[in-house]
Amino acid sequence: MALNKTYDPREIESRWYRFWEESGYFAPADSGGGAGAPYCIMIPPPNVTGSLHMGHAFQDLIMDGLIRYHRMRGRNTLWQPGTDHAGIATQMLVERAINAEGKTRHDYGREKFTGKVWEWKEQFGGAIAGQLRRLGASADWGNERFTMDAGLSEAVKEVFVRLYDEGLIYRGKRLVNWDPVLLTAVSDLEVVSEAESGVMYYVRYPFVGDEDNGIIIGTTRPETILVDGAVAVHPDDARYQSLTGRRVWVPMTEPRRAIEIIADDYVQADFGSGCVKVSAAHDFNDYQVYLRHPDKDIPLIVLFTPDAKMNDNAPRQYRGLDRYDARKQIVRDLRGRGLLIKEEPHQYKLPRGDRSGAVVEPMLTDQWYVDLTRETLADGRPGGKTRITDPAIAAVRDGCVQFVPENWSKTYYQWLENVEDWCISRQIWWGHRIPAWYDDDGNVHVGADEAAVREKYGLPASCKLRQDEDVLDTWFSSALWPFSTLGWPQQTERLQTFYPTSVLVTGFDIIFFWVARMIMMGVKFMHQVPFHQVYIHGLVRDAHGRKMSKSKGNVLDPIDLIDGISLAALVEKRTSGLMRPQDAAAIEKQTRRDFPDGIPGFGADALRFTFAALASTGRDINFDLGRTEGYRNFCNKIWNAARFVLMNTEGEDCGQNGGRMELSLADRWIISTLQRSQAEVNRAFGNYRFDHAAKAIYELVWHHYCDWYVELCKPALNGDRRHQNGEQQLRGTRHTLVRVMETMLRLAHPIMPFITEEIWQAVAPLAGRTGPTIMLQPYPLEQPDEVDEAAEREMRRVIDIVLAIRKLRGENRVPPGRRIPVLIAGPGPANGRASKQAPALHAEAAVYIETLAKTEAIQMSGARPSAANSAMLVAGDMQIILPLDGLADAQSEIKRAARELKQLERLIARSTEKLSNRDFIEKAPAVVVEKERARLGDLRSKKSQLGAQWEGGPGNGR
RNA sequence: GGGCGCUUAGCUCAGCCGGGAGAGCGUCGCCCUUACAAGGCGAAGGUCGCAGGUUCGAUCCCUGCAGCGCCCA
Repeated sequence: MALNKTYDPREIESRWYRFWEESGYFAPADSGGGAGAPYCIMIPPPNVTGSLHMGHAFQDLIMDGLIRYHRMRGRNTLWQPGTDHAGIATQMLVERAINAEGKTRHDYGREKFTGKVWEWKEQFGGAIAGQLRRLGASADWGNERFTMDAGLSEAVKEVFVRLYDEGLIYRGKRLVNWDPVLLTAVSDLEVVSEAESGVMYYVRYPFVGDEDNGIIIGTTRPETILVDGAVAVHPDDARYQSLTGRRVWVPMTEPRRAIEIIADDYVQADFGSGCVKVSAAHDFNDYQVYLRHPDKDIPLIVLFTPDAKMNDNAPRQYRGLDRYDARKQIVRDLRGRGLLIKEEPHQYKLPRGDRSGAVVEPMLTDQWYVDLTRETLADGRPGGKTRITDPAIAAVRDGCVQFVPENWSKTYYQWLENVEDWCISRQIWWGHRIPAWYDDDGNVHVGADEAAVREKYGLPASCKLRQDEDVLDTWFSSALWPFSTLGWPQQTERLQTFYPTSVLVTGFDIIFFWVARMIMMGVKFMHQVPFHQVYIHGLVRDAHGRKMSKSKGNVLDPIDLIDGISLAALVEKRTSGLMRPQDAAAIEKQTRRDFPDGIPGFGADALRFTFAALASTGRDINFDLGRTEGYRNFCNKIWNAARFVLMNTEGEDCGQNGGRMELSLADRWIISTLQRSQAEVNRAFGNYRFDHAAKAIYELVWHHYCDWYVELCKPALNGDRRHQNGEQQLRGTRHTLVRVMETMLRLAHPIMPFITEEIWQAVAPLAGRTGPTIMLQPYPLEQPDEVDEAAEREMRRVIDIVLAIRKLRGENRVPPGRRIPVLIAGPGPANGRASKQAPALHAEAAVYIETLAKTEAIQMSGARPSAANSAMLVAGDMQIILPLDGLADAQSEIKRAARELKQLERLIARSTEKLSNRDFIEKAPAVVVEKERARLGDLRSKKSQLGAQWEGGPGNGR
């Protein structure tokens, strides 16, 4: 089977992926019988609405690399795929489509609307799975799961009911983040605060009984003055100490209300006027003040409707106004009454819903919570802190879960140690409906379904029940993902086999949302952590470190990097559907500058290799397309090396059927080098250092195998007389050539699965390996007995000498094609010092040098010859002398030699100084001192050899 | 305000346990040498952010500062 002349990733990739999937190679051995130890990764389920972005691609390629690696290591491997129903995001998306028809979701009603969402999911929800396949993801597609499917829904209900029955889920009226556009509560984590500029208003509240005087407060939200319950100052603030306990009138209220000036530590004396208003129903800090002063009778008045308009608690003239219109109106009115003392520009953090972008409003509403903060419940049972939070902290503290890199555990602790109760109810339709039913008296009954509830609470059929309208936070079901996907609450074999999973691969941005909650739920319900390690990777940014975003117009689509995209299509993609269409021109200009020819298709393997090479220490990665191009070239290099191997081994005796073999120096060297690389790559996979793995593979293939080994094989393979050492050696070389290639393919397979499979199919039989696919072959491990230090040493000499000769050739402008004579002298006594008698240059080595440095037959000499007009270099214990007669202008050689001499003198001076330092001799480890001495010796002998040459060489007589 | 991280060649980044500064891309020079021009060979290019400290010795450890970034309040 021959390879095409050119490497065409597109054709290869689709062919092999289909073969793998249809052959069932991605599925684990469920029964576990006879298979290796289980290895399992749960995919962080992408939103069902999502399409693949660079972050997914990066994350998924790391997972696929790990999965393929461990599968080849013989583990019983499961990569569990699936998607998340993404409540708010998905509902918004489908709702937008409905809005476009001029309707709202209320026109359909709950049943029909969720039906529409399911339809949408069936039609479009599979997109991301298709894209993952393009990347080569070897997930168990036959068992794909969805957070809303029947099994996972059962798990959700089970968990809810059990937590409720243990008193760890409760319903309560609390201040929550309310999204006035989506009309639902959202959790703290779904709120993002960014600095925006606003105005600080200073308002005078007149004293009761002394209305010409008053206290001045600073506020950024003057509209909430209307529901103020107190004014607060810092207890140590000398300016106000005498005022605490006095009462002031709340401006603009009708009828007038008076409130008390109280003292509370939370007030910052040096901020604003040092005096703040307290509107406890609409500010989280104020609410805490309210809770801290139960004796003060601070009123808790709600001011807004769910869509953030002024309600009936506001004076008549403000009712029905939007909160911002109301603010303008009130500021005008305050100014009119002379109560607005001052306005100044002010930077403050404005909290917005991460989905809607609307400014969220703290609102007092009834919601469901998971208790994470109580030591004990009112009835004496252990509370959520004891049962859920503390065990999750302990799991990491005790090392049952390890973060990689380790310091992310700090982030984890910091959050969990300050965690609030988890608001799990959402006022939307798409999601797991809360399994709670109310009777006509408002009593709540919790159970898996209505029938279960009736039975559990002994409710007769005559008792009417109405299910809670809310659905659960999407992350509630995600938190169960590591065991719900495996069949829990059923005790399935899959669950037994694969829980706890091996490692979680995810971004730092969802440590709180997801990682912590999975650990909580895993420990609570499975009594075991959900995964042993958490590999946290960085964010994928653009080449210059900017976050990729639609509005910046710097987004890259991983599929475009695989397939390529024209400039026109890329511009179209980046400029359509912008939030701010006025950005289009700038984005187009920037795109045309960055990608004047569009993006060529690099193939999935090159993309995968790029991500591996950039995945260093969990820090963010700046995605540079130049790297991908370089790794596409690397694919091409492997491709062509394989073609070379096949040309020289197909139909030949490569020893796969036995027969005596003799290995050349080069053969022994490359085999030994291969062992080093194998050790390095395996170590790197163990440490999650994919960059090290990629680098080791790159260097082995390109710099060791292609640059040196293949070149060294050529003469023998081409029938060069000097290399004709009989059939045994030829067989040995062919065998090594093909065997090392075959091993390199297996070594690289987890990172670049497609090209390695394509080539392996052709190469493996020649290496005596059989099997339907490379992906189920054993992963190469280091064989210590194949390390050959003697061969490594000898080849090191060859390489040093060749490099030295090439350097001389290059600097003296000797044409690459021209064979030149070379003298190699030494080893001889090095200037006054007894030098180790190095073994004479191996005959094989001499031939290698002649081949790779394009020289005539090397003349060896024990003594240093005095060749006039020649260039000389020292490599190890050898002097390389190139007669330059008729080759080049000696002038350049004089300059070069002078430069080198100067450099040597600098190094010698530094080394001498170090060695004459008594402290160094006495305190540094003996090995280091010895090494330094040897180094100085080398430098000195090099210098003396060069110096001698200088006298008798090119400088002589000029 | 609290916490975390980063600063090494023009660009993107490695650098292990403290002991002679590395890679890829880019640049320059020479080559279409029968696997590969998506290639080969060679070269130039760095005060390791700044200032102290520890040490015989610091890119590496410690302290402070500056700049950049992220998370939490």
